[in-house]
Amino acid sequence: MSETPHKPQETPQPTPPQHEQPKRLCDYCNDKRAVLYCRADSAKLCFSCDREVHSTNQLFSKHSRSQLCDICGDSPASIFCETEHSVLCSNCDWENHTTLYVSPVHNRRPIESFNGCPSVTELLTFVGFDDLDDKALFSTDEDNNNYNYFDGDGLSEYFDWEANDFVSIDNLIVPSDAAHNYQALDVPSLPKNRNATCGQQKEEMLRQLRQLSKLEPNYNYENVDTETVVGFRSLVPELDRQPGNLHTGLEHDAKPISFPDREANAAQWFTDSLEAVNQLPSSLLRNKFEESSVVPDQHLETGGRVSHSSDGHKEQSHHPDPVTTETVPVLPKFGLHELNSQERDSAISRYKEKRKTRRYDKHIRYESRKVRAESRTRIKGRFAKLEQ
DNA sequence: ACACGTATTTGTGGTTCACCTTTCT
DNA sequence: AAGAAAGGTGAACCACAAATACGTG
Repeated sequence: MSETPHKPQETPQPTPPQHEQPKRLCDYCNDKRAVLYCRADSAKLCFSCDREVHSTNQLFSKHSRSQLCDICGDSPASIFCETEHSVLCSNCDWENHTTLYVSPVHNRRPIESFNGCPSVTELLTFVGFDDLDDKALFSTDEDNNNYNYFDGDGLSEYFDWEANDFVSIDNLIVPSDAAHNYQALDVPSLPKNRNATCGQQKEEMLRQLRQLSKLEPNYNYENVDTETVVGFRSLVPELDRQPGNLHTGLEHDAKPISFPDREANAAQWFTDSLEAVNQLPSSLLRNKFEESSVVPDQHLETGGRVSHSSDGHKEQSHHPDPVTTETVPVLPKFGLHELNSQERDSAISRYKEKRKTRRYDKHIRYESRKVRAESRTRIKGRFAKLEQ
């Protein structure tokens, strides 16, 4: 397949907000700039206060939080306008996009809210920095404080895609008379941070997340997944441990949805794994963590090999069933307790059931196969043999 | 180590249907 | 409270090009 790197002809800077940036200090500390809005508290919060407030107890952690509207700075954002690179509340979105000349050409999509006490990595996912080079953000070297991530090789490159033209559906339509002569479409590859939904506050968000990451014990970029979860857990009371959930911005505190992109949400996946692990006897831990494939040796002291699979659907079959593995020492770090055999069986069956029903968003690996499948003749939805 | 040929496996989407949950009677 | 109906969800099915694995010289 042709993977022609798509370099924009020119990279127009994001249009500055047309409105004066409102003062939006955190309602809690009154010091940092607020980037989140909690509907339940009707409060604007910075990332660190959000964590402090919502890790207090289980009830608070259920509060749904959204980004703050870039325009009014006073309401929860529910729409991300890719054209303006802004997150907007429904009111501002309505005002800005109801003009006949504007709405048809602006790419907008709903954005998500979250609850729980997400780790830094999960928050990165939430604001769309899920595949940002961790080194760029989480440098532990204090001297790097002077480094301008936004002007150097770091984030400016990361945001380059925003200047790319979006591929419309019209670009992908193949003329019907070309049905038997398929060629790989010259489609620019998707931007590496296509999930990015942070608006005008992205720099402030990254700054706050960077500070937040330093509060998480043992956090470093080399084992971000593990340390994030472990660090996160150490900050949250035992009873309040629950992974962050994302909501679409249109649901208004409705049912939480799971993180949509498996690759982009390793942290969520890992948290799910830990949830299952917490239900398992310690003797099963080793294999579970090997299966998760994200835990460096030094944390589990098992000496197990760590591998990264690009396809989560297959990894399970390559590993033995956890039940059959040998025993490893108890890991008090995770607060495990011994279970009786009934609880143990129940836990194992729950774990297996969850593993069976685990689903991920569909990821197209071969665009050419997709194009071909879409145009193949079918009978009742099934592929039909070609007429000779 | 490399090239080549052959065998096997993978991945793709629209429809159908079984199964489960929710709502209605 | 119980059963029926409606609605929602996800797995299975299909053919075949492309990708991958393997054997041979």
